[in-house]
Amino acid sequence: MGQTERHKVYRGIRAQIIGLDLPPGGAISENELARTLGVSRTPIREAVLLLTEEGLVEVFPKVGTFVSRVDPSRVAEAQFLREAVELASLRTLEPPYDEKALQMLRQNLEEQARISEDVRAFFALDEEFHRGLMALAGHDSSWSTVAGAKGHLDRARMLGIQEVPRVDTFVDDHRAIFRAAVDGDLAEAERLLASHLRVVFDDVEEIRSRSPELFVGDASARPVRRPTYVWE
Amino acid sequence: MGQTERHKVYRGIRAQIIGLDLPPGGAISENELARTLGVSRTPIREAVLLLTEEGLVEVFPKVGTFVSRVDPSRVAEAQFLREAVELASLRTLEPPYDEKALQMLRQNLEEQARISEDVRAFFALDEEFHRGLMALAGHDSSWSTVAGAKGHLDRARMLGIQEVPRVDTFVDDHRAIFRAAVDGDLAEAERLLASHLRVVFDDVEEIRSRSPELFVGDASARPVRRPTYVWE
DNA sequence: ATCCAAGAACTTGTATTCAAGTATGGTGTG
DNA sequence: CACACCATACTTGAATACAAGTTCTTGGAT
Repeated sequence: MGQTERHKVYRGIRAQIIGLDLPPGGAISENELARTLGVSRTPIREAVLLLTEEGLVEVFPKVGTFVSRVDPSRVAEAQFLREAVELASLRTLEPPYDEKALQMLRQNLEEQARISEDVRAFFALDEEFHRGLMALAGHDSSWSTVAGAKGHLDRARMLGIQEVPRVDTFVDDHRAIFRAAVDGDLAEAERLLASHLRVVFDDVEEIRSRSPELFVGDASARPVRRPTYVWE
Repeated sequence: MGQTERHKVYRGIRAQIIGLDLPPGGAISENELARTLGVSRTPIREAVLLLTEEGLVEVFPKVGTFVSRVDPSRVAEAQFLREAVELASLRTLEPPYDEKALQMLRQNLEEQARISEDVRAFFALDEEFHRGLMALAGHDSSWSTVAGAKGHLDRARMLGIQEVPRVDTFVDDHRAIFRAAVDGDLAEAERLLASHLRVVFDDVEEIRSRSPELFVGDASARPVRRPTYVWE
């Protein structure tokens, strides 16, 4: 498709940051990225600008650009935000539901069960499930806004799920939420979704104690200027 | 302060779009902006990129950049979003409140009453009031996210408030909400805030019927390539 | 007068160059 | 050996140059 260079670069870098391939605190060189990707600095800079706006990178003029460390307060805010929006969306649900959206959710749930051992793939499905749930209420554009604001939360989740694989629990949660929603029991669905969303958040502090160098407020100074990171 | 050119340009253009000085549907020329502002295209482009992400401008490669028309569905989504987040924030309120935040809100309310005839100034105060309310609950970073997603809603409000000056009503609403919150009657505060937020939204359809050319879905084609717009 | 065609004048996307400041590494000196 | 200092290689921000495509305009023919 006729994607612009900027967009491709943006998607690529963002995926690497969320997926922790680019470690929090690590340096990013616009020049090196440009060389590696075979494009000029212009689209790189524009992509970095967007990531800055999302809070995923920090730019220090004349010094360097760094992947932002995971900020617990940002994680908490993203948690508050997604909870507020997803629960509010759930409350606006009313049948009849769009059949295409339902079908998408059913298929998503099946795939979740099937590939529950591949954490990375599960994450993508999880993301799509929650988007689908909001789409069911016609609010998937609000999901986009939330999704763009929860990068720090996503990284915390990625850390958590790698250490304590709760994938099976998540799949069960998703199934229960979906069932309650289609059954029209919105109060139950809301209760289930709320507790589901809290599980991740409760793990963050524990993770932080295990890997303090990935979080802000750590005592160690700025990291190596040019960390080894792999493209593609 | 050592603001970057990009940031100044961004603020300037955004204010003009929200304030309707740059009319919805109107064209923007990067080159002309660069000439007018005395900077190169680079910071202009970066500012435009951010505005694109907010949905306030649309870029058609090799054709032109246009201020996006007001999109009723975006207005509705922003309404849903702000309502979900602001009400959820209100529910998390619990004393004791931060004295500085309280002081800010009190002073803001005084100023609102004082300059209620200047619509533009009132808008800024209104914005700060809602931010302050969320700051009272420690959620003002979530407000930033919402604020960045509600440009279309803001323009609709700007249209509405110009035609039907409800400023006095708004000031009364704000005062009542604040009082209920500090009195600890959160249920009442939530009820008041919910109905307050709905007032604007209910006006949108009426405004649309009066000025269809400012909204998407209007029959008229693309507007003049170079509309007269004033900078500063 | 009307219509068509060709070129001029725009548009944005990307690449390149210039500017200004910071961190580093090596060297000389005490 | 320790420390100060300077050249150098990097960093991002902004300006400029080039590429490719669209739209408007103008001149000419019918």
